[in-house]
Amino acid sequence: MRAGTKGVPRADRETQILDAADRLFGAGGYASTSVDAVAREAGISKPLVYQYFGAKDGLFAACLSRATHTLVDAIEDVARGESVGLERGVLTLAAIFATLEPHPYTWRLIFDGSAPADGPTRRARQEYQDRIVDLARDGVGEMLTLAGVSDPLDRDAMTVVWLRVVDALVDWWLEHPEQSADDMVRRSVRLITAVAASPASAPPPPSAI
Amino acid sequence: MRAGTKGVPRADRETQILDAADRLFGAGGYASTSVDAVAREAGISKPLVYQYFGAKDGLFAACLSRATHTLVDAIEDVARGESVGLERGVLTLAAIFATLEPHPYTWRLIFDGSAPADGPTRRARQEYQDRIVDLARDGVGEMLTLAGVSDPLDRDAMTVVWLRVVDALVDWWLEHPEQSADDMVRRSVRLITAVAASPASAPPPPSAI
DNA sequence: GTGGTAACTTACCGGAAAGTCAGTTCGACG
DNA sequence: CGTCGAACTGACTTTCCGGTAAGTTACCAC
Repeated sequence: MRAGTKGVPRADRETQILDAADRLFGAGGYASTSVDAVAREAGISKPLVYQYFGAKDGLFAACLSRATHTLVDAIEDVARGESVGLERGVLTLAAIFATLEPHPYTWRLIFDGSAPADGPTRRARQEYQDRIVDLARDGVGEMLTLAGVSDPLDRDAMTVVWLRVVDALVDWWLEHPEQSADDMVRRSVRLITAVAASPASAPPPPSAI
Repeated sequence: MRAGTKGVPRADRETQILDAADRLFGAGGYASTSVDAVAREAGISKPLVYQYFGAKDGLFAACLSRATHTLVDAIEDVARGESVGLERGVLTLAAIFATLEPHPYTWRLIFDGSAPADGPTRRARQEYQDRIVDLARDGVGEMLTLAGVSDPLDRDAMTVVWLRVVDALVDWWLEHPEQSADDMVRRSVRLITAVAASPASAPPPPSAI
């Protein structure tokens, strides 16, 4: 490919690069995705990526911001509503699935364990991911309080469990792309109901442990 | 450090290396842990690791086998018992926490996403990890059947959710090392009970979605 | 003692991927 | 038509890491 401009304005190219990066980071994670691969996926060369985003973690941070922005809005919307407990949980799931429907893999980069912990990524995280975690903690705390559980450690533990449950559902979704967001919501409701209605929902006698 | 033997027999050294690798793989994952770091952690040099384990994925496979072996036994023990539904779930959690108590980070390498998908690791996975997944699917399927849910896709989705819940609890445990295995079991029971007892456990009206 | 073997290390190779340089091409505007 | 800046690239350097070669030390059997 010869050098020289192809007449694509910077803003457009940046969007293309972010789309490509979103796909690859979402599929393979930060660590095992090379900038060169992103460039190829976007149909351009590596130096252009560096010219526009500075460094690999700058690219990732930009991806992260764009991805998280709409999600946070949707989740905050539910939080402002009047639902509580498991109902709020289900509504939140519905909001997440609906937002994610065009490209579910986006969820993966929000909790990518191989992403850098400092630099621009840290800033993007503080701006958005922490807000998701805070919202989750609020919802979980509310639900536990209603159920008579008030220990802050319980609340923290339940928060990470809840986030991981969402993670698992999205992962399962990625392996079943034929499912619609609505399918996913209905399935989640069935599963939550099944757990809640499970006959042996009382704790087993301590002697059994 | 001069070359030459230090008089440590191979079996002992192998155990030391596996201990070090277990720690580092558990903390940072396969991809971001270098063989050199494992060697330093074990107090020896890199070539010795290669001499004993052949390659990086051989080392990881050895780690994985050792880690999973006792876990599978413990979980199978519960599966052979007569408990079902959530009670079986809690008993399984208790068995996992008890087995993991000496070094909880071991759990992480069982489901390390950055581990290689073929070679020796594949074999180790087939031998052990797949059995954990199968056991989980059995237990989950049984529980869902009792609750009147029979869709195989529901069962598969619930299986990955359940495994991720265990994952989340172990992760939380790693950040709260002062908690005993028994503490973790009691906490899990409290959380499961809270979900089951949550007032709004009926699905919300479709119109709300 | 002395030779053989098991336990070790320093110093290196080669590839992959982050990041950089020195440009080349093209459209826009005078 | 000239020229200036924005878009764009091939080729390079650097760093890190998996893996290896070749040699050193110490124990042990005879």
